[in-house]
Amino acid sequence: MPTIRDVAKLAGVSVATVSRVLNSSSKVSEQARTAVLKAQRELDFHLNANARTLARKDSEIIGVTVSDVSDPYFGCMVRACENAAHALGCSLLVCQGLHEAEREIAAIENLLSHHCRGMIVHALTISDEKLCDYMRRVPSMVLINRQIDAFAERCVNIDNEKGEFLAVNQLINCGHRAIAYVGSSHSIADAKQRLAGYRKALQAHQLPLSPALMVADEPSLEGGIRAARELLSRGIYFSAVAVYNDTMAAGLMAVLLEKGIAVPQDISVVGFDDLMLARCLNPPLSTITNPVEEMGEAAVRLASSLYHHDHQAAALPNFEVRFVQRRSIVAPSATRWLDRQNSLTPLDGESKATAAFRRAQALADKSRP
Amino acid sequence: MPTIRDVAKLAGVSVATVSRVLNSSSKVSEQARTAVLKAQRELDFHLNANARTLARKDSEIIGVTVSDVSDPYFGCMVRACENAAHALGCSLLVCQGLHEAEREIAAIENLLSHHCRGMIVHALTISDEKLCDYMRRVPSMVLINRQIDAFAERCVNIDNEKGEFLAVNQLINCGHRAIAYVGSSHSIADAKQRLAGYRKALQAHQLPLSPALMVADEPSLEGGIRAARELLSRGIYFSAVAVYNDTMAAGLMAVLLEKGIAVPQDISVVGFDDLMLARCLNPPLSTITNPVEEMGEAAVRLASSLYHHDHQAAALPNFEVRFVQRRSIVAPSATRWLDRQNSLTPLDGESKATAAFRRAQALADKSRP
DNA sequence: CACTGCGATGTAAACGTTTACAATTATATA
DNA sequence: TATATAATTGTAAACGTTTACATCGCAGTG
Repeated sequence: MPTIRDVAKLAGVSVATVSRVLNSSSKVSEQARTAVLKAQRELDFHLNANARTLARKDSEIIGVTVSDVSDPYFGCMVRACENAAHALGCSLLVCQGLHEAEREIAAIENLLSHHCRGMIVHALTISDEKLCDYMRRVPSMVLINRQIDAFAERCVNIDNEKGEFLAVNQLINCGHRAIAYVGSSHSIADAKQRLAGYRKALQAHQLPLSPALMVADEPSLEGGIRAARELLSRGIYFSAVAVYNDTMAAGLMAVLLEKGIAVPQDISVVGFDDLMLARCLNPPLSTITNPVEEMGEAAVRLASSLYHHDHQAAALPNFEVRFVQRRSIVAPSATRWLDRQNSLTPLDGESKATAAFRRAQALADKSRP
Repeated sequence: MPTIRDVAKLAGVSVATVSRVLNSSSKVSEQARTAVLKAQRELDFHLNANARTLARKDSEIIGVTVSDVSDPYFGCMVRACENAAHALGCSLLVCQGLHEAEREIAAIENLLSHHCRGMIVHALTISDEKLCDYMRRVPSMVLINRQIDAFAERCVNIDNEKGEFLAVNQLINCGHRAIAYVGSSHSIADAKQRLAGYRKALQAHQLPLSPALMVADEPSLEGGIRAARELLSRGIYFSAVAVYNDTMAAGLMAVLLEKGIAVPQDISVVGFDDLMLARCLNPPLSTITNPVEEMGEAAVRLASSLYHHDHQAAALPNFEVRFVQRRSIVAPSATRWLDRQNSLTPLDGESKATAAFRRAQALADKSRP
């Protein structure tokens, strides 16, 4: 690998001049400039980013940790981060936590050792306390999808409670009374907040909160599938279900489809995040917009501002959540329920659990006003 | 930021000893070891990865360029790369090309300047020639989804032609004769190879190749939507469609759904890639497995081996493509076509294009053996 | 012509590690 | 006790940049 010295020698100038040309950091004679550029081309020379970092004390690297890049939610986030980093002349270092405590810590420590200009951290398993430690230590560290009051100005967040409230409220306004909730089994803020939103919406309409209608699992397609099976196996009537996120909702809908339960005619579904996936489902999924791209961008810009002690530019915007109406929600339909009474015995290949569910539906229908 | 010198001073040893402890590179007395570790904890010290890179001449960074991390296909790939990099003690630097020539070049140059241990490059717009230049220059650079014969042993690839052949062959074996193709408008190898697979399958069964049944667009959801509209607007009969990838297929299916054309009863659909998305669609999408995770992992391992001149370990495995049967394909059904004759006039809100399509369907049905 | 000021360039000291080599200390052996 | 050997530790020179400071040459001025 050629170094700046080789270029200097070939161009017949000093290393300082080469550095000046390559960084356009101060005026250089046209003559020297062309000589340097020529030598650079000839040697295929690229400044060594590591050496530069060492000398400049600025790594021009933004580090980001997410659970899993292949999760579409994080995919969008990372995309936005990379774009924002690029606009700042930075590169993006990506680490995955993969839902494991050990990996999450390793990811953060890794970013730490790279002395990143900014760190965007999404942590599922790390305690608030430990996270606070890191926040104190790294002034340009920004938390995403976490709320730690002591560092509120560095927490990029949406109002999850409001979002879920909007979703469930919409179901209620459509006429639903028995509304199940499929939550995330991770015990972090956004899971709790969305659950709180669900509760609050029920409460606001004096509807009872039934633990039998609530399940939780991993916030993945598989988690959604398991959760749906669990919920149906309980044989308790519900006409709608609010789901922690779109991915889980997709899993749930796949199970309903498989069991011959129609969405939205038999059960209305609402998700959260408004991923591309939501538009692809059949029927398209009503959901809550989660401005994840804006958040990723804002996080990167905030981190960079903090790094440069630019506390003016550093304020976070407000991130809007909004209900998006698609075709996965309709009013609960009495005629549908009645139709079903003809087929209360298990259909061919239908499991006991599903049969129980049908019976429950029919029962609930009879007891309706 | 504390340095290794601060730790050495606090622990009462030399910097070399600190380095030895922190790298477990050679034996150190238990006494010194604990003193160093204690000092490290006290100062919250982390070795500076940049300085280390400089001294060691190994960056422990794997660089990867993809078009767009939020594309589920690349999301899976990057996930696998990160995982493999982590297993090698490396970090992952991610750059996006975003389908722009300029950005793609910038991405590669960026990785170059970081002197990555390995580079995994997915390039859409860069010419073979230019890519060859880079390959010559960087011995541990690996191409993904590109085939350049001069560097075949560093091209991570599937047999796209075979994959698409399998897909179309399956449609034909189901009884389909009028099979449309929705391709990618990017002029790179895999697009061409998949198209070739489509052609080959038709040819193998002596079916005519009709340009009127072929469209191409961006390989995205939106591209799939546009392509579907274009195809339907032509008013030409087809009973099945093979699509460049699952994402486009999702867009196409959304359009069919919107127009009231049933999948698979009216039109069978087959995708490519076997993304999570394929399982979420309704009906679930038949597709071709694309072992993208294996490929990402293999690419990272190959790059790292090449970096260490370990040409033994460096051979690439064979990546299998396989047809995955799901419910988006059935035999073209005559009764269905006949049913439709009753509704040949445009339905309420139905566009002219769709009506033309229905008429074409009915016509094709009549002329059947 | 001497002097001032300025623009272009060069020199060399950082930046924070690793590691070859030298030096020191401890242990075993005669 | 002296010596050989092994184990541990320390010193200092890299690694490839940036940049403060010094130097040089030259145009403009008195």
